[in-house]
Amino acid sequence: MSHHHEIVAALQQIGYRLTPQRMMILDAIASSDRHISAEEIHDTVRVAYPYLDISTVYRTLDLLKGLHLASETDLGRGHAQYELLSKGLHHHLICRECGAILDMENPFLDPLRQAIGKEYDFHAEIEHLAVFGMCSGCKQNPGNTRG
Amino acid sequence: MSHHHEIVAALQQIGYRLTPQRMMILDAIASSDRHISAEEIHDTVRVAYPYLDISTVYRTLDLLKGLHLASETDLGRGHAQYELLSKGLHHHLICRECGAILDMENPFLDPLRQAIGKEYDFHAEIEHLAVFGMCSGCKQNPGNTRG
DNA sequence: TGGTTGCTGCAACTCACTTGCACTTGACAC
DNA sequence: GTGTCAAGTGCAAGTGAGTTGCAGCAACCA
Repeated sequence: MSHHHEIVAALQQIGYRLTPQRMMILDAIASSDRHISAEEIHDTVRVAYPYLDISTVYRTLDLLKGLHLASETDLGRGHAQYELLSKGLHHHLICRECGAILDMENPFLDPLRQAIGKEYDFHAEIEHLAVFGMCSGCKQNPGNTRG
Repeated sequence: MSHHHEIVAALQQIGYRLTPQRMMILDAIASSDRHISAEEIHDTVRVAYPYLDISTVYRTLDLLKGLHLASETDLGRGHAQYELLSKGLHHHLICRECGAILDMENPFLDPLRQAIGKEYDFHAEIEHLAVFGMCSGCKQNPGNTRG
């Protein structure tokens, strides 16, 4: 909680305005323990403030992305998911079978980054990787599909 | 060339029909030396056969995906790109600066696959990975943006 | 307290992709 | 060859995430 007040301060310092809408959107992202979609942010905030437009959500998300304060990932559900980067850079292992999402720590990808740099002379910016596959539970007893 | 006639034969064996549309779509994908979008396939085939509908393209692509004969990747251009898997499994390094796309060989990811298996007990199915970043040329003289 | 400019809500739009439906046609039987 | 019929196609309308033009509003500064 209140992790995002630093973000709010940061925003203000760079000359962006601090509107109630933006604070509510930040609250919504911060309070979701994992990823959250634009639509979910919209729904969440509208409980308290029904006038919030979805376009404001997208515009705020663009702003946060541009400032590298939030990340956008396609977790294969037809829409992007967002989360605050203050939670620490990490990546995801997504089970195709049961939909479970495991966190993969960022340094875990360092060997790959280095190898790509060495072999292809390419600076890999892997900010938010989603790797699909099968989790340990589903490897043992497949078939408990969820969606 | 005519790599894809095997695919055509395979399709037929599993009981799918061999329509001119499907052959033209396969030709279009096969003749593109790299990735191709649904819209590009549509345009290409329509030169010879103007009645082809975009929905037929998508339906054929779904079929090929389902049979693991073609792969779909989001290369960050707002639409999916396709290619035949007969060309050999590989991955992509995409330069954010100039848009260049480098191929990364599949075995290159084996250490990561193994590490994920060991650390997270997760079977990673990395079929077609797109890694964004900056190529060697743009690292040296940035600014030659393309789109 | 007033000005200006960034931000918002609204509504209409875009664009990739999907779907319902009637018509067509490839594949197979005879 | 001819008939049969489900798979496949074209068309047109729809879906849904995300975008945009614009008029009015309000956060911040002086």
